[in-house]
Amino acid sequence: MTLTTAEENYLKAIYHLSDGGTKSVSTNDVAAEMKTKPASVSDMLRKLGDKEVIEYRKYYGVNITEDGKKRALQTIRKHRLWEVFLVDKLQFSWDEVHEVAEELEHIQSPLLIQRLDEFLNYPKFDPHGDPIPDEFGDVRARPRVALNEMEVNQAGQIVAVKDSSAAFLKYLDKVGAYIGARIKILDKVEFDGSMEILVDQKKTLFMSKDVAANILAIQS
Amino acid sequence: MTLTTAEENYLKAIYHLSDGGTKSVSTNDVAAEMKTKPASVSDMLRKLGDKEVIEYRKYYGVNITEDGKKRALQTIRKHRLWEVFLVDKLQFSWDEVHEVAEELEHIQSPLLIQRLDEFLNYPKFDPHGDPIPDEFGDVRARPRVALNEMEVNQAGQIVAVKDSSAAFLKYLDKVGAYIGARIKILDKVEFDGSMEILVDQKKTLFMSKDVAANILAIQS
DNA sequence: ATATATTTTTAGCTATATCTAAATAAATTT
DNA sequence: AAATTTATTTAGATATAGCTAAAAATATAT
Repeated sequence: MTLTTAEENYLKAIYHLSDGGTKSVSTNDVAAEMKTKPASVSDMLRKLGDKEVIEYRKYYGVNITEDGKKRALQTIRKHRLWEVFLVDKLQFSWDEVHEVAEELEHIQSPLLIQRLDEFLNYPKFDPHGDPIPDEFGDVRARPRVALNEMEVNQAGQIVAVKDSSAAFLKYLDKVGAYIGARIKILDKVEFDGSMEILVDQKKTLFMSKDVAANILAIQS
Repeated sequence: MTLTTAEENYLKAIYHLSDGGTKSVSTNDVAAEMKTKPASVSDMLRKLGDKEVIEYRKYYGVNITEDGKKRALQTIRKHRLWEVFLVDKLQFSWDEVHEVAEELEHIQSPLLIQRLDEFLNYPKFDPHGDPIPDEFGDVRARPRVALNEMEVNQAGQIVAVKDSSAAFLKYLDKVGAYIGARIKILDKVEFDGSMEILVDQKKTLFMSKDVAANILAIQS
């Protein structure tokens, strides 16, 4: 059973909202995510339920099925591969890729995606640092590294901190190094291990080795 | 006024059937080309008429307008650029590209097409030898060359013959070198100017310089 | 436990794009 | 010129995907 473009988009939204299928999602939440009305969502949930990509119990929200999860991951795979293409090959910047990838992800051609993957040299992460599922829907566990272990020119995304004291979090917030921030190592001072880091492609930040050692990132 | 995917496809069909807008096209012809029913075509022609991309007089077929011509050429431009991408970068063969390009051509992003054009190094012809209109809809006049003037490894498409005697055409037909055939020069014998030519990616053909000099092709 | 508020669904409508069957216009035969 | 054939359009369906307004179910507050 094939899904329409609209169905694929709903399924992807449900996958994200359910944290990869680990919790159920309400009609209202889907409506907010899809920027549409709850009435439209009810209709669509019935359709997705019929196609067995979600489990739908009226008034009790939805859970994504195993089949639905696989399909959502395939769409996510396509989206992220196209993002890599746009950034690496067509010189798009991070903030320009999403909309276009949102259209490209619905092109139906397994051969196209296989060849694109090959052409891009089997990337494991998209330009935002998000992992690209393989053709079976498997996602590579994100290898987390402390910032001080990253090399100059390495890019990545901040995903966690080791020291979660209020003082440290406050400091991070102040300098703009929040969880989820895209970073790139600009320079490393050999003498004391301090670093110069580009945050979100705009702000440059200096931090000591001690601070860097307490910030965990995934590499792109 | 933007066109839907279906409207774009109809407009492209009308452009082709009208030989680039030089003659009017009947409802039945459009139906045959689009593999749909005349009743559906009537409906669509009314819509395209409202959007002023065609001139529609009931029962008398349609003529494409200047605006319609420009839009059709933009779609054709996108289609052919994607075909070049698929063949040159993703190792698709000629016969695999059409369907996928048919989907890709509807992606809405002027920046994408501009960057793709640049990435492909501004190609002037698609893998079938058809010219790629520029961003203003201008099509480069096809430079026709006699086969004997082509270099080894040059690919192209047979578009005309100099000698159009029945005998010559009969010979061409017999060996499979019809108008429209995709060819590639495999070898050239310096001694007598005779050539070895690959036709439609499968058949190998030997021809004398005299024969080659009477066949005109466009180069890819 | 009843009333109120929130969430969700249903009913009925719109628009796109298709279809079949019937009606009508144009072209062709006789 | 009338009859027939062909081409085209209209009328009335269907399916998808959205909407608003009203109804119904669930959750929360008094």
